[in-house]
Amino acid sequence: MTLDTFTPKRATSFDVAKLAGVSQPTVSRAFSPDAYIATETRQRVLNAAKELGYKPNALARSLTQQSTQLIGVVMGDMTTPFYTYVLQVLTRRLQEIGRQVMLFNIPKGDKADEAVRQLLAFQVEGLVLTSTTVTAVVADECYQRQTPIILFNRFVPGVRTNGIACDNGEGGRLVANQLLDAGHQRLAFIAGLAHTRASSQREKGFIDRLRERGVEDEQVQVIQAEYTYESGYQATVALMDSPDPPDAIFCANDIMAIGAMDAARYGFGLRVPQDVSIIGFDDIPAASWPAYQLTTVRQPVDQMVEAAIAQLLAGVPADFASGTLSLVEGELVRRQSARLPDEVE
Amino acid sequence: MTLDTFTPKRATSFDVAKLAGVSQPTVSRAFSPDAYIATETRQRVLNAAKELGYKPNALARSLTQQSTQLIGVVMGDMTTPFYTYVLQVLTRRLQEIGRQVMLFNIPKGDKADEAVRQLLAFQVEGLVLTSTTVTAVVADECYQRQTPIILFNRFVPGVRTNGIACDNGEGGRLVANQLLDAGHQRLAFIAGLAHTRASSQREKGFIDRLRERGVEDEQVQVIQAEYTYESGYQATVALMDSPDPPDAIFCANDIMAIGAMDAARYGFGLRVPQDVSIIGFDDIPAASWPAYQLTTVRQPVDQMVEAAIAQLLAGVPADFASGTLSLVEGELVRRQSARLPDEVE
DNA sequence: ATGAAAGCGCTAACAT
DNA sequence: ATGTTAGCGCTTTCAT
Repeated sequence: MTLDTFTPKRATSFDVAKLAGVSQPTVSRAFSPDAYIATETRQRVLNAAKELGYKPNALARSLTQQSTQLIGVVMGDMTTPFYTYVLQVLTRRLQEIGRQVMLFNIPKGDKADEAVRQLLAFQVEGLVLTSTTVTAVVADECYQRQTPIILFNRFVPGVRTNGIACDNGEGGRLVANQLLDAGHQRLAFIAGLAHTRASSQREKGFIDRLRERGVEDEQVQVIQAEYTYESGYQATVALMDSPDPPDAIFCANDIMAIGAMDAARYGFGLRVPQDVSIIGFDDIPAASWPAYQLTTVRQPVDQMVEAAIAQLLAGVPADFASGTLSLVEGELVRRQSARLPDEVE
Repeated sequence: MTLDTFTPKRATSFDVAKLAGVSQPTVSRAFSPDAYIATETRQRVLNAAKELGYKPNALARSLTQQSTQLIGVVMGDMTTPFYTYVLQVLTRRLQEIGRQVMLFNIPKGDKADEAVRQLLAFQVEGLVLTSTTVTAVVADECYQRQTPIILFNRFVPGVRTNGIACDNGEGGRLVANQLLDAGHQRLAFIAGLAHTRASSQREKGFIDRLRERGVEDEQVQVIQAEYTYESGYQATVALMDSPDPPDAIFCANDIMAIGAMDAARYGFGLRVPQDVSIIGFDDIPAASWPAYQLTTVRQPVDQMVEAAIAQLLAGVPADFASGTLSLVEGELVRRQSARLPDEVE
């Protein structure tokens, strides 16, 4: 315990060296686990360091080592339970492999361009973007610096980024099959934010399969919403007020599905699933609450995060023409919000 | 557009200087908004920079400027809707004032000590901890470096940190008054994680006020849970199975209150609020869903974040004996989950 | 307005 | 096993 009341300047490795009676690089060695240094010397240095409250400056180290261990994470709305969970799992995994996370949040509607530029200035060694995108220009800036950039569930073809996503089309087809097998006649899809690939692919898979199985266009309605509870609620009100209301609704995410259930039950006195079946996408915690018991397509977050990290570590290939996408299969979680055929072995 | 297919090394200010035909410091000046440099020279430099894909290295700059603009944010469970929202607001505000966020997530039960140490190594200029705490030792390390550390809703007296919190005791008293005014007889409190100050203060305020108003000890039950939906559900089951079930339950947060409502309704066929009143704390988005219409004490997140930022910017006073705490008042949001007296002007 | 030189705190290469 | 020297990429004096 030193008695100095005020440390005018943070101690550097030189200060420690002087106190321990060694050269400055020896201090550096004392803090490198596998460096040539006598155990006794190391101890002396560490004692001196402790006395001065010295900690190696990670910024200076990054400069000389030409490596920062920094990963940039950029998120759009992060209050959506699904993305919250993604952020937590991703952050934790990155920590486990010794990386530090620099976080940016992008206000609704904005592109992540400026955030990505700032992160590049901080020499991040990789980027993960979630519920937001970048322009091709910035993607190319990343490419030029050989910094991998991974779009999580927001792959944009033609732009030089990596992508990892749930197989949304297949999820949509899965739901179409189940709903039709159970005999539903009038189908509806509530879309998420316009122009998001995830939503439009869920829609496409769903609608295509309905058509393939002979459903007429007038039997199916598609309505635009924006991934929020309120928008799902409103969309359902519109649907139920239409001349020919649906007997099954597939929503592009769980929050909207929960909004849809509340609208059906509290707005129209309908029973779910007897009067209308509702299916979501994601499998957020609230989906399993007794009040909802939502049947949904689960996105395997852990697998998706693993895939993202693998891409981060793989680095950027020298010839990277148009981006690559890893797909992960979703899984139908059957609860009580939809009438579905009995499960077969 | 250059034609080089592969940049072996990232361009530095020297490369740009050479291309622009100026000295290296001039490049630096071109990127400093208020530096003495001819507009024409600056333009020439910026062009050269663009051609080479040059961006100033923020790490190197931080080293010379002795200032990083980095703020460390450490969170425990960040999937709790309330803390998710806090993270988003905090991140956004920090960005707005030109700070970068380094994020750490602490697995349940662990202390934030190691994370804080790593962040200090990165020369963060301030720390905000949420739903997690540090030991006095690490708090003192921060103090020694004059790095402000702010506990958000987790103030620990006696440790040298700043704190910002909702006035939890007052929130508890508020709820006690309302419930008693409406004539409830058998009260219960469902506590959050043990040893968290927020929960125990809500409890203390609630219980103290009940006693002050003459409620007998056998009229009130306290049960321990852990801030999650499931734990709130279980606690309510236990309460309702007890010999003398409550007619009003105050929960230490909204998620548990929602679990409590589901338990009461789906587990026991009770009506809320006719058979039992339920009140939460936080005011998360789900609290306003039609399925719940939860009456709750709202924590003013925006104000709390502002207060935290103010403390961050204020820095550490030279004599910092025992930490300081800023309190912000909560506000009762009346919805449908509790029978309360009519509001008076 | 611009250039030359020094230095931020560290690690790496080379000696010894 | 340890010390010496150089250098990471930048900003900041200090000259001119």
